[in-house]
Amino acid sequence: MSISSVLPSQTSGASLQAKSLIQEAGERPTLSRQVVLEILLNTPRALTHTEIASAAAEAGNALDRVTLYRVLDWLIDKELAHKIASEDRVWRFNALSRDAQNSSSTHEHAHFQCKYCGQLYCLDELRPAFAFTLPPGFQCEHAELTLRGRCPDCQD
Amino acid sequence: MSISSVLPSQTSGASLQAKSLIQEAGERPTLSRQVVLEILLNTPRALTHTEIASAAAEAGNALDRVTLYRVLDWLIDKELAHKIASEDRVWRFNALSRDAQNSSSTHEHAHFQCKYCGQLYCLDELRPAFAFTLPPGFQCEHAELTLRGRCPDCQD
DNA sequence: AGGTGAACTGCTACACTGTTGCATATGTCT
DNA sequence: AGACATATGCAACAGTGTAGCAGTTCACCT
Repeated sequence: MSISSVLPSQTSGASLQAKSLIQEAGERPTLSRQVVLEILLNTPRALTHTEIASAAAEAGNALDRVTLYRVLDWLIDKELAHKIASEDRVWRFNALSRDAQNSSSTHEHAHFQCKYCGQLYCLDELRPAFAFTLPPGFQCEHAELTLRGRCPDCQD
Repeated sequence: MSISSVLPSQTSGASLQAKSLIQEAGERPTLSRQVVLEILLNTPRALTHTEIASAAAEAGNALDRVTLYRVLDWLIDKELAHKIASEDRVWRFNALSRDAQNSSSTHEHAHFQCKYCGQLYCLDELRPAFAFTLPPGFQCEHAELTLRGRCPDCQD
């Protein structure tokens, strides 16, 4: 999947969606925030900081590197997005669906990362459920499940 | 847990264990390799590169940063150790037990990371087991389960 | 409208983790 | 001991993310 395929168009409904999501949260819908959220809403997979910066630049709304970091942190703080760590030491960001926002288990979903292209997908339908016993003294508050393998784009 | 508490002593049995493990693998038991493997064998949790470097320096065997990276990669290649990614973008390293080395599922164990001190533990006894269905086109080759919460050292 | 204050943005500089290239040192084998 | 492969150390670099600060923009309130 190329970067341009996830580009938002300034006249699309997604732009309005991004703006209204921010306004509904009672926050300032600045251009930077709209652009970034729009990009995240328009792609099914999680994007790296670099990918988001490229997409914004190609859309004619180049953002400063630092500003993008701050916008992303802000989106996470407002629970409009979340970030996922992976083995390549790069954060990937994805918009949170409205459903997920209303759910009490907002961040409780599994992830899939392709071993071959590195793309990372949220598996919203897949809620980890398992039984285990921890060694004494350990208290579990949260479980993260990441599946690794081959994504649809990397079939032989 | 302080760094010094995981320091190996040059006269301990662990040093001999590290050396013999390397020799059994048919490889050169250089001082750097012995020191690093010894440190990993002597601690129950996974250590960062920085922690290992400090431990080696305190033991009187200061290593070059790059050499340490290469020794760690070498240990992983020889399946004497493994590394684990975590949200702080830092690799943590742990020795693989002899049992694990003989097992076909060497790396198939869960991890626990403390939200409060960042320490990371391997849960060798805890093998992830769950049933799930992936979206079409996704092929799972490997699953990683990381539990997050409070470790024994961080109780109120 | 215009003023005010909070916030957002962009620039520069920096810290940290990890890698590459190359010269030197070390270990192993004969 | 000598030769050769390999391991080590140094320097320089790349990528990701953060901190400080000045300048700009925005929302709100007369």
